[in-house]
Amino acid sequence: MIYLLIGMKSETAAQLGRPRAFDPDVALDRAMHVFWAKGYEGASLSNLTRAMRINRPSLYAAFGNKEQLFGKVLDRYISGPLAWFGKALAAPKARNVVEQIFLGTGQMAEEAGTPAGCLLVQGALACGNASARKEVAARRTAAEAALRRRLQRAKREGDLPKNADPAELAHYVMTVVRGMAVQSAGGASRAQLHRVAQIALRAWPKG
Amino acid sequence: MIYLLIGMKSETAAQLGRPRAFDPDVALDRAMHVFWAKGYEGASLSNLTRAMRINRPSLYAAFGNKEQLFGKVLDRYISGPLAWFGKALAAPKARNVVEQIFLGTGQMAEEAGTPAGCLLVQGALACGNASARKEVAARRTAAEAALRRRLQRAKREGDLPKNADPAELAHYVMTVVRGMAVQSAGGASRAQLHRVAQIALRAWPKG
DNA sequence: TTCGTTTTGTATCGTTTGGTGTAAAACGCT
DNA sequence: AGCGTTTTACACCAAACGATACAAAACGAA
Repeated sequence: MIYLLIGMKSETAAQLGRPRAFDPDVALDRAMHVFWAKGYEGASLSNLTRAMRINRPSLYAAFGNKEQLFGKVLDRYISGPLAWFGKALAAPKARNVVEQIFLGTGQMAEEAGTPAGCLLVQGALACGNASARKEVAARRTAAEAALRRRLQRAKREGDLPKNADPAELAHYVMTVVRGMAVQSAGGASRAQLHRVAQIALRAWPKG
Repeated sequence: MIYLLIGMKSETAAQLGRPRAFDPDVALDRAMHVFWAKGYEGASLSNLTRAMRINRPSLYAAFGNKEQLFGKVLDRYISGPLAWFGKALAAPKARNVVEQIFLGTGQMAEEAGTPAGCLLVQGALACGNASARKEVAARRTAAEAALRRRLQRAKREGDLPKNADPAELAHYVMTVVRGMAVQSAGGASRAQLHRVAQIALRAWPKG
């Protein structure tokens, strides 16, 4: 019961006790940058609290522990810096969907003030903490599943050739996207990623 | 002077003092698996020494420290599990080179007894230790440069269309390869990766 | 056997890790 | 003002981290 209330940003609920001196969403954004740049294990609690500008007990009271904080960060990452992905899925034609996904991936590389690469790739690809590893893997899987469903719909609508396999194409697109994330983390420029995307599109079935 | 002698497996050198009870190469292979599966920070010294079956002081005497051990592991990884890459570069035609690179990447996914994915991607993509991060990035860059040089040669030999850009193609191929490594770490099967490789090859310039 | 040298095993170093106990501070309510 | 409640700041915890000191053990040479 109490747990269900946590996180409800109810405007009407009367405030009880000393009010928070920080905005949880702002703190989450700051934590996101640390996890993004350093990975789950590379981000220490000292790193996190310093960046979030809160004390340890405040972090634990507001977000549970490091694992749970990471989970909330992943959610915020998907609904924030990765929100363009959902919009890309809404493009009219399958080819446009893929183009916008490649485009969005490339644009993330030039986003000022954010670490290069993708949190879902760098966060905990290889990690001693199995829970964190599974969390990012699950989110990567979910993204691919969403694209697959979109391409399956496209095929039903005659937007893809009959011999095209939506699942394989989705797997291919997400493979390129994740490769781009690795390249970006390694210092690849937006222009380089853009050229990669153009070449990758040549593999798209004609029709 | 003394430093130059370290690592020389001289058969003639007279042995001085108590002989090693372990094979450094075998120990490196065991350390490789730990770094490969858990990443640089996820691999603790206790994990490493347990897997290598040596004590801490033996590790430090033979390999310096954790960072230097990681560097030696990367070298051994490239000359071992990644040796197929160099052979692929020796294929007669540019298209064969790329085919073999994709094939090799896919085969690594089904290699029994080795972690899924690529050490150069999982080792320290995002990592609090900047040195480790740079080490893997440098090796990734070197691999891409080798492929680029091979494709440049191919173009000089008329093995690639005049409008093809070897650097862009190399960047594309390595992007797909690294994406495949991420997918593999996430549980993708050899068959799935093979289909991705087939689609990726459709982007290859005809000629 | 004794000496010089190197490795081995144990025990430990100081630091950092993720995580809390506690009391003062800051609010709404009466 | 005083009470109940929640957050804050400071201190601290046990455990794990990377890295060593030290003495016994195991060799070749003398």
